[in-house]
Amino acid sequence: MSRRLGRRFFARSPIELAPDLLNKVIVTPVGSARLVEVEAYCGTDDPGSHAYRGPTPRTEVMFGRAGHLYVYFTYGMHWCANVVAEHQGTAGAVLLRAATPLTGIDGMYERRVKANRPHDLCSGPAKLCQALGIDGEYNGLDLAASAFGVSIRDDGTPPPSRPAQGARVGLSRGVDLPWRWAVPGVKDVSRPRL
DNA sequence: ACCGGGATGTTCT
DNA sequence: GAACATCCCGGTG
Repeated sequence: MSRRLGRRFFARSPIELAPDLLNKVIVTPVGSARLVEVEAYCGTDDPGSHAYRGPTPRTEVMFGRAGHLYVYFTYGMHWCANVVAEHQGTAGAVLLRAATPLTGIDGMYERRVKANRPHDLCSGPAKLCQALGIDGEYNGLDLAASAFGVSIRDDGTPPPSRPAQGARVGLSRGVDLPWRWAVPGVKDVSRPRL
């Protein structure tokens, strides 16, 4: 029993949205996983954001409607997925960094050939995408609509009342901003541990 | 455990 | 031509 998150849930500041996404469930046609680590990216105000220098063909969806997926390709081999926040015209997004696998786990091991343990399946933004079969085809997809079997859902598990919080990972600008959140004590988070 | 380097190609300067 | 919201492997301690 779970309910799909709607537009209103996503249409606010990434800093408010990000911690509220903890313990929500992401569902794709090949499986599902509980989100345990996220990062906020605050558009044109945030030197660490892809949208900092204004819209480009790549970042167009970050400026669009809340609840769409922003999926980008990086380091020549990896996909990473964000949920778009804010209202149309204002860029903002939450990077999905790590999750605990729930269903479709056999398939996750097949796609994540190097993984030997459950907490190696979704413990990083690119691992999560590979495990759940998310790639560039998912860019711009609307999570708040029917969306080809893709959604983020509330199954009744609340976000942690005291999430772990710290600096974001892998940036050269905006490194100081504490806009990374995680569920404390879970094994499926990315490195470095909060 | 922690650290350093290589892979690999798109995006933007 | 440089940078890149990463991952994996092999070194060392």
